[in-house]
Amino acid sequence: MQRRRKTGTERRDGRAATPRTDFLERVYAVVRQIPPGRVTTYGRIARAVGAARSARMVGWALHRCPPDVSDVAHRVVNRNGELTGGWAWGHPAIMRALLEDEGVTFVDEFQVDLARHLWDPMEAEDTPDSRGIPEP
DNA sequence: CGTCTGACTTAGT
DNA sequence: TACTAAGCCAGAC
Repeated sequence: MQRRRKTGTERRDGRAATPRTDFLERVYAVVRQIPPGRVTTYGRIARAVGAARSARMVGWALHRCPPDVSDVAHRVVNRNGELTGGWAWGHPAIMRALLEDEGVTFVDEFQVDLARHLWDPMEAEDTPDSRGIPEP
């Protein structure tokens, strides 16, 4: 599954614009705002925090998320609606049960109905409910 | 200290 | 439609 970049050191070096702690805080802030019964994707979160190409970092952030974020982390799925992070709960079925308990429907055993429940953090930023994302 | 992997996504072939 | 390449960046070895 590894892409195995041939040269290995070819990545661009122009980063360091976003401290990782700040990145994590932003990710967690977005995840906390996901309403019950809704789901969003890693890529959408990445875009919302200003790191559109760092979807993997979002996954990494959730892998080591604090307890409060863990409570709503099951509302984050991949762009296909699949419960890729389901094993973090021991088994994807547990994650699915959590989502179903909130009213989320599934199109497959481990695939949510994104068309019905997808929540876009970019739109929610404007709602009065947003509290974790200060203006830059 | 170098290399690979990963709760991902997009674009190209 | 399926598979490959590449981009991101922090850990584990």
